[in-house]
Amino acid sequence: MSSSSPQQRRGDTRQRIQDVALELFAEQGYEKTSLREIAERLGVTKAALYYHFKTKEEILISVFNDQTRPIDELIAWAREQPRTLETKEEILRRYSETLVSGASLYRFMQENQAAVRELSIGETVKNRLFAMVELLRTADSPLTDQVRCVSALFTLHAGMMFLQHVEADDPEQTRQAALEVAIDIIKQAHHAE
Amino acid sequence: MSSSSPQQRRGDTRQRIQDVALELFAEQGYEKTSLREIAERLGVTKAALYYHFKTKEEILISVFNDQTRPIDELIAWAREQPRTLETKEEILRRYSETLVSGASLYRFMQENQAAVRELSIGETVKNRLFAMVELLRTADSPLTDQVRCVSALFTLHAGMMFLQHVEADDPEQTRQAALEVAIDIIKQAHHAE
Amino acid sequence: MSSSSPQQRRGDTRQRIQDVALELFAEQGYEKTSLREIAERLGVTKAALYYHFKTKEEILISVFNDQTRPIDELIAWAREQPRTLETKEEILRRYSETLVSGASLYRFMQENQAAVRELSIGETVKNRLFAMVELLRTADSPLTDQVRCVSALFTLHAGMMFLQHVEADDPEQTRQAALEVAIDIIKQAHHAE
Amino acid sequence: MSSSSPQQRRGDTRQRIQDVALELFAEQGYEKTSLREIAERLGVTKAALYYHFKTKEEILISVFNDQTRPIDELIAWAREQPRTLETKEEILRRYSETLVSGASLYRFMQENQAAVRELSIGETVKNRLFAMVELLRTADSPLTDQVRCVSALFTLHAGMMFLQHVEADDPEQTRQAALEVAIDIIKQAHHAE
DNA sequence: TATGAATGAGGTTTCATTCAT
DNA sequence: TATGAATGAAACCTCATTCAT
Repeated sequence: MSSSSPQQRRGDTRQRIQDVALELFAEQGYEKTSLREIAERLGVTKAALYYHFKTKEEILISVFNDQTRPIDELIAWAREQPRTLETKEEILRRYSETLVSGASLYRFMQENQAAVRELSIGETVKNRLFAMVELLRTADSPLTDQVRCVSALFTLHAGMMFLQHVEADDPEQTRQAALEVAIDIIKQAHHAE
Repeated sequence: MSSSSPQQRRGDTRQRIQDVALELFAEQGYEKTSLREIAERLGVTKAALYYHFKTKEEILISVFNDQTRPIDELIAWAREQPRTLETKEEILRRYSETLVSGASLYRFMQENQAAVRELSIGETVKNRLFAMVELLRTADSPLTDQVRCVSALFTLHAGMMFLQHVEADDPEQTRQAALEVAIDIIKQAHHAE
Repeated sequence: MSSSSPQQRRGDTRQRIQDVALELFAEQGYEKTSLREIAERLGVTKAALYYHFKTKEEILISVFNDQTRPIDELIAWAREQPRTLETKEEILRRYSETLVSGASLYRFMQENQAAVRELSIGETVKNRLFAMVELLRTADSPLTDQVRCVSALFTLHAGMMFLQHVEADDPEQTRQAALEVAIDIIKQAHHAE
Repeated sequence: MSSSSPQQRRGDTRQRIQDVALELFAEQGYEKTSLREIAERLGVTKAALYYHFKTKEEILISVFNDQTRPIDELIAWAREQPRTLETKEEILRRYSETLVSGASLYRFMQENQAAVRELSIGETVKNRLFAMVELLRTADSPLTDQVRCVSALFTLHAGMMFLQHVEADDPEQTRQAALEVAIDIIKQAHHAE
């Protein structure tokens, strides 16, 4: 009743560009998606995109910044917690939830690492990954335990991908299973100390 | 010792194209790598590439087919073994070795999933992944155990990526650690039965 | 009087592309004419052509559609007339006039049948020719009379070609002569009934 | 039993190139047919074509020269005959037969006038057409009669094209009908004198 | 009598971007 | 807040042709 009439859409064009762009980026990849396509699917001109964003890259950057804020907040929060096992479990739990709410973007980043790496956000992505690892691992722990931390994170991501391709059953159930396994893995790392 | 003079190079151009192409694909991504670049780095004309390969995609396909043969052999072998825990461990061990020998290609596929998905090899990649999962998981096992199988595989891949980005220490050591963790994870899945 | 200064040309680029394209297509053939040539003769970039038309073929299609409308109208008109000799004569008369006003295009189609056949307009061209024949011939008439109908049409076309190559005298006079002969031929077909 | 084994084919490669080339030229047009296609259909290399012919154009020229000799002979013969109506009828008769035996080539020339015009044979083709017209028309005859001569020739050609597209009935029957009509037309021109 | 390998020129098409309106 | 028109660069690919073997 309120969202799709042309008049009501006034002012939310910027948002709609972001939505459609992410949709296409995730569907076809960043390089394969042209501004023409985005504009066409929106029913506007390419030039209109340039009114709202300075470059193609900036569209992605803006989506990225909007949608990854929760991760930054998670990292900030985690840095103030004690490094207990409970904290680590909570980190994984929150991260898992975040992955769901920004599923398209994370799927996009997973599948377009090469493209993202060349972009200005590449560095940020890498830093954030390292920050996450840093929060999960215990300094001076053996190499296998460090691997376990990364493994736990990747397990959550892997859960999402199974969700994409298998698409059987309840996605939420898959996520819970992945979370359970990830916590299990990190427990191993913690016990070892 | 004698390989780079123009005369000596006769006859191995096809191979050299494959090498340089993979190098660049892995470095910059598939879409971002142009045939001009490949040709220039080789010191030949674009047209020369087209003498040896019908399309850009075919270059990738040929590299892919050459380098993933070990995986096919591994799968074939595994299908004839009993589904014991020992077999599964051996699968992971061999898979881990394969990942090392074809490191560039696997890194490429990891980072260019979006591009690969659209290509004709996309289907093959997906099938192979499912085949691997099928060999590791036990039918009718609980969802968490199925996730563990995928997790074990991704752990090996994650090991490689750490190898890329951290690039500290001995890569071989990192691989061993990842393998150890992966085997550990799969053991959990097996015990549960 | 005022038409060729760059400022004044605004807005008629599409038309100018069509004009120049037809000019070159007729001069050199469809395949031999490159978009570079068209663009150069117009003083714009190749990309500008693609702003106005999706493909090279579409340029031809648009010219074709614009210039053959009279033929469609002629066919539509003829279908509502009684099949008398007078009607047939009138058809030839009008067709002859049409050939003159769209001379470049018809010359082009005559000389580039092979190219046109492969294009999407090929079918349309064929259908139109058959429709014309259908309007001129009498059902169940002997084979020779059917040939005469085609012959009459081709005579008009032949008139145009003589006009091109001989280009002596008054073209209009040649056209009149061709028309006279064509009508004569069709009369033979009609008398025979 | 004798023609297709690789051994027997020795020595007739040149001829086979001509055959396949004409086949493809007629099918797809001169410009659209590449030497690669010709070579592939023959099962030889492009370079092999260059052993037998200096250029692509020369392949066409050689086919043209071989197959249009009858026309030259016809013209030579006709020039020594008296300019009676009987002679003209005989010319048309012989021309009609020639069109059949060289059908592919004449179809090709009809459909590729634009391409042929740019080639070195273009001039020859035009000269031969004018020579034919010269033999049929009577000097100082009225314009309509001159048109009739061209019309008669085009009628024979038109007969061939109907043969292509309608492809119903007996082609030979169509040819006879076209010949009959053509003779009829030329008779008109003659009577008028 | 052919082939394998390569080239240089050029083809059509697409892209991100700009700017006057 | 957008559009219409255009550009420059570059993409993938094909072609006729050459030449050493």
